[in-house]
Amino acid sequence: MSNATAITPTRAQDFPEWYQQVVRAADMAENSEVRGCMVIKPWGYGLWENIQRQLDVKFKETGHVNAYFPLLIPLSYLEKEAQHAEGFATECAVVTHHRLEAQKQPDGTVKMIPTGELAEPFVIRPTSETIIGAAFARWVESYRDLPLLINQWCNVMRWEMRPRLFLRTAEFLWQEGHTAHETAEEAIAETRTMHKVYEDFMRDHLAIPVIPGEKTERERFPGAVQTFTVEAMVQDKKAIQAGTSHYLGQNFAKAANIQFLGRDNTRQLAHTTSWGVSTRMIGTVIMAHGDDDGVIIPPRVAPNQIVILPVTPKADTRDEVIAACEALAQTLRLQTFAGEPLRVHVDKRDLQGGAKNWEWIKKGVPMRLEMGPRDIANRSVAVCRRDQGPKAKEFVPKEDFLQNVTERLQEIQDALLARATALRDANMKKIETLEEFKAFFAEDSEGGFALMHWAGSSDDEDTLSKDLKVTIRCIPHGDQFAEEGKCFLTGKPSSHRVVFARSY
RNA sequence: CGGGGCGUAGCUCAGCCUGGUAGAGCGCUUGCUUUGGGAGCAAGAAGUCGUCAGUUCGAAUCUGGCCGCCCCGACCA
Repeated sequence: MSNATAITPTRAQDFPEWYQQVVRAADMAENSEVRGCMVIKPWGYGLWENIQRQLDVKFKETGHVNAYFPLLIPLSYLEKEAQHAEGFATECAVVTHHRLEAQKQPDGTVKMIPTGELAEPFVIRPTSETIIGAAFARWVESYRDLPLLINQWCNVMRWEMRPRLFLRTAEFLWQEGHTAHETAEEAIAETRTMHKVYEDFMRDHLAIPVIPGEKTERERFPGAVQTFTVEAMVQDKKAIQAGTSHYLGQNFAKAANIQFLGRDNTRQLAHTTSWGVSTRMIGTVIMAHGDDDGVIIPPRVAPNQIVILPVTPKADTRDEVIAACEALAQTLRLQTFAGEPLRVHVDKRDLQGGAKNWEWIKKGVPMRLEMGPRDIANRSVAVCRRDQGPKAKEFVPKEDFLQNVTERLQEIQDALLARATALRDANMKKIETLEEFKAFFAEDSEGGFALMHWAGSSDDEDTLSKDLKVTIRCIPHGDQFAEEGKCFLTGKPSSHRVVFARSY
């Protein structure tokens, strides 16, 4: 049998359903018995581990250190910053008891009854500004204690109404950086540095071009003075916020009382920042690069960059072929790609070759190698690239392949970035009038990123969001967006375009 | 929390209207055949039909309560 595509439906037929099917076909994650909480399976978690490790290097390079803070946050901590409290109020899981009583039922079963009510409930962290702020308040006494540059890798919980694997789950994995500084300038510089780290990481590691920019007041993190975002476009032309970096001013320092004695011998409030990316990035990679045959993982972050498929048509040559594949894998693992040893897997399972081949296509491994008796005789390997069609196969002399394998991987990495950039640029359009704007986001139109002159209010933004389901994704950085014009809604003068889009 | 839909084998679902206590495809196991490709044939394992109660000689099927899930909104990384 031969399906036209490995995934049904195709992206064009039903993008949301395609996404669900792809996650399943690639065996990356599944819904668990706990509502909104996913099980991240080894192939998905392997991708997260690579993202985590590579980002962690960048955090260390920019001077940060890792630490760990409690999962449970006293309810009163959340009450200290009014905007923050309101922002997260509707999505908090609350712990109210600290023990259970096992009650034997007449039918022999046991019921567990919560007892031991807590004097003060705990909230399972939706984010850790408040509890880390409390720690910072203890740690900071003098300007000499600053800056504090801390990062935490952890899970957080936000009781979402409508969960979706990776994109929006009740529990998710992330990192949250929290820093405290002596001056506003320094804190703003930190916010921008980390914003840039995210932008570079998305482009260079995940092969996703993002629009970096600032959020409007309406879209800002609850309690922040400024929120910076990196916005990616995925293949249904919607925007996805892939990472954020917040300048918190002195709001959280005030709430948590992070004070220090300054150079002028006066007590001052610190200026803080926070910044984070989550497992949502995995969903972004899937939606940005995947095709109708499954996921395509950029080589730099792929759990396995190369999978070797032994071709064993005859039982008597099987051992020889497998030995040759293992030897090839060992040789490859001595090489490095982007500073890390090549991650090579030999799939020795006793399954039909075609079935295995398709499995790895759906998982999105960047490069598949086939080696059988004929290849051993010819001293060649068959090379299949995931950025090309499932049938595309190139027979290459083994020695040549060993010489240029990393260049080939880089070509795949570059091809994915080029493809994603082309998609974004083709669907990003300067628009001048409200009529065109409405047409751009009409039900039956493609949509995309609309670059608009904007000088409207938060209320105007609200109205547009309700009527057309579009939001201002960001006020983008960069000269190409700066130009004189008039707001398409209010007609007021504007010196800059903003990005409107539908979003995840 | 509003508006729709659905809970039957690991997965996708049929059966329900017109009660007589279970079916298909895929997957899984075994055997034979096949083998540069998601293969074929055969045999087999696997479900107290979400749950509790009611009606009935008899309930997957009818009635009611409860629980859970999915989709569309509002909320969000």
